[in-house]
This record gives sequence, structure tokens and C-alpha cells, in this order.
Amino acid sequence: MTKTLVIITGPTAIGKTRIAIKTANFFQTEIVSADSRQIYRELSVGTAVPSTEELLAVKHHFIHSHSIHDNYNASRYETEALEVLETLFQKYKTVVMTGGSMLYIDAVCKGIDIMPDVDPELRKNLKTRLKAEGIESLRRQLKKLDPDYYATVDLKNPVRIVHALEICLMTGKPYSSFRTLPIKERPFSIIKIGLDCDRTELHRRINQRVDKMIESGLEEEAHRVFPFKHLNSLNTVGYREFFAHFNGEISKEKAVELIKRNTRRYARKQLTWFRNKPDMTWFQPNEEEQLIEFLDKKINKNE
RNA sequence: GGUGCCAUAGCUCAGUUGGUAGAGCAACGGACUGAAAAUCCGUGUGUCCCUGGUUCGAUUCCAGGUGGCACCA
Repeated sequence: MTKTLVIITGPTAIGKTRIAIKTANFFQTEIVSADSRQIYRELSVGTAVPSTEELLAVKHHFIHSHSIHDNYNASRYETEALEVLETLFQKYKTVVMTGGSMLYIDAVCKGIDIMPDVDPELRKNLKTRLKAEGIESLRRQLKKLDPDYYATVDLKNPVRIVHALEICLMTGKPYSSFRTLPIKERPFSIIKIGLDCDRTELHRRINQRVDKMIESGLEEEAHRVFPFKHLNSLNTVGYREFFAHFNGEISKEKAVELIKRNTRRYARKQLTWFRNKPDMTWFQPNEEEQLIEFLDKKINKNE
């Protein structure tokens, strides 16, 4: 029996949750979330996790499954998601994955290179050096330790430089020697569905959803995690703007405005990533019947 | 009804002594391998309100029109 992973993705606020649930219901299966922020149990309002009713309607995985204090990343997600998928495919022929975290989805579909976990002390040191000496100093060191990567990396992007140096310093080997990205075979076939709509309409949905989040108590939720604002998991749209407000840097109105803008920008970034991916089939958010019909045909043909 | 002021990018506005224009914000395009809702790079997107006139040439000057604001009635 052919196993199929149906991936439903698209920009934030497009309506992935609702359609994923309909699809999962149709195929009588469960949902694996691919959302890098909904995994944190301390966050609900600002990450737009599915409602209690939605969670009862279909069993979800990777919702509230980890803590903001965990050092989570795409590689861990790859490992854990594949484990969950293996279990699910023993029960189901089809499994639905949904979410907007592009790198997480890619990690499940294609895999990520195996590299050592980063030593937090080393990262701290390098960040301190970055601040004190500037990026040029780190660049020079990277040029020495990994000239190949230096030649291709975005030299203005400190995150890339720092991470490459981390791996070089920890392993004594060039970072590029780990970057082989062999295509990892998966024991299931993949159908990728993208959801998109008119940009103005998407912006409308985003603004509306942010207003709803405010009504539902986003400020209180952000305040609860404010003591941990330095965590990477909280470098997140909807929280960092409120942190700035709590610090007295901006008004609440300004924070809300910035949350809307940053969410719009995030959606645009997602669309940039998804665009020119030839393996995606696109639907409008209101074309759920066509979508399910398309999947049904495709999956039954595979039998 | 009269007089005055204004009309330029999605918004707020600058500017061109006449040679088709630029800031901020917003927006848009792109990159992406253990931070990915992160991080980084790039881009003015324009019937200069409309119609005539003067001029080699008008967004700019003139006239009329339309719309807005203010004051007087």
C-alpha cells in the first residue's frame, strides 16, 4: 500500500488549519503540524494554534508539544516528525501535514545535513565578538577556516557567518564539508498543496486575525513570557513587538500596527519561498472541494 | 453665491527660475541547511486632477473646468 503525505502549506492567515482539518477528516487520518511556533505550549493566542474544538475534531501532532525553553530547530523537527510519521503510516495510508514553516517542511521532504549541535557557550562568545569586533573579524576567520563556504555565503548576514564558524570551531573541519545535502529517500510519497489568494484579501485576513488576537488576550500572553524575552523561541512576530511596548519603547497602538506589518512581511517572505517551487499545486482557500477531489484522484490512482 | 489657498507615488508631503520628478512610511522582488514567525540583500511602483492656450518643449506659466479646505455672505 502506497503511503502518501499530503502537505498543505501557504502564507500565514490563509486558512490552512481549517482546510487541513477537512482534508484529514476526508481521509480519516491525523494531522502533523509543521509550524515552528505552534509547537511551544507557552504560546497560543499569538501563534494562532487550532481551537479546542479543532483539536478535538482531528488529532494533531506538534501542537504545544515542546517548551519555549527547549532549544528547538529544524533538524530536531526532521527527526521527530519522521518518527511520528512512521507510527502514523502504520495506521493510515494517508497523513496530512500542515504549517507555514518552510524550512521545517523542506527538512521533512528532503532532509537536512547532519551536523553537531551548537554549543551554547560558543554561540554566546561569537555573538559577543560580533558585537565587539564587528562582522569583518568573523569573516576573516571564516575565510581562513572555510574558504569554500566563504566564497558563496551571504557575507552581510551575521547569522550565516556565526553558524559556519560555530561548526568549524567545534569540529575542526570546514562547515562546507558537512553541506552535502544528499537527497534522503522517504518511505512515502509527497503531495504538496499551496494555498494562496489575492494579496489585498490576504492582508485583510491578516489584519483581521491580529485584531482578534488582541481581543483574545495577546498582550497578557506576551506579558506572561516577557521574563524569557531573550529566548529565540520568543523572537516571534506578535511577542517581540509587545516586549518593546513593555519596555516603554513604543505605544500599544504602535505595537499592534507593527505586528500587522510584520505579519504581512512574513507572509510575503513565505510566498517568495514557495514561488518557483515546481512541485506545488495551488488552490484558493475557498476551493476546498476541488482540492479534496484532486487529492482523492491522485491518491487513488496510486493504488 | 463671492474671495483665497490647495490638487504630484498606496499615504503624508518636497520639488522642478519651463527640459516628464524624490523623501519618509507603506508596498514589492530576492536569498535561505541546527535561530527559519529567524537572519540578510535589493527595488520608486507616477496620465505630476482634467481641457485648452503660450512655447521647440508645460507637471511647472496663463485661462476655464472639476474636486477639497478656509474665510466672507
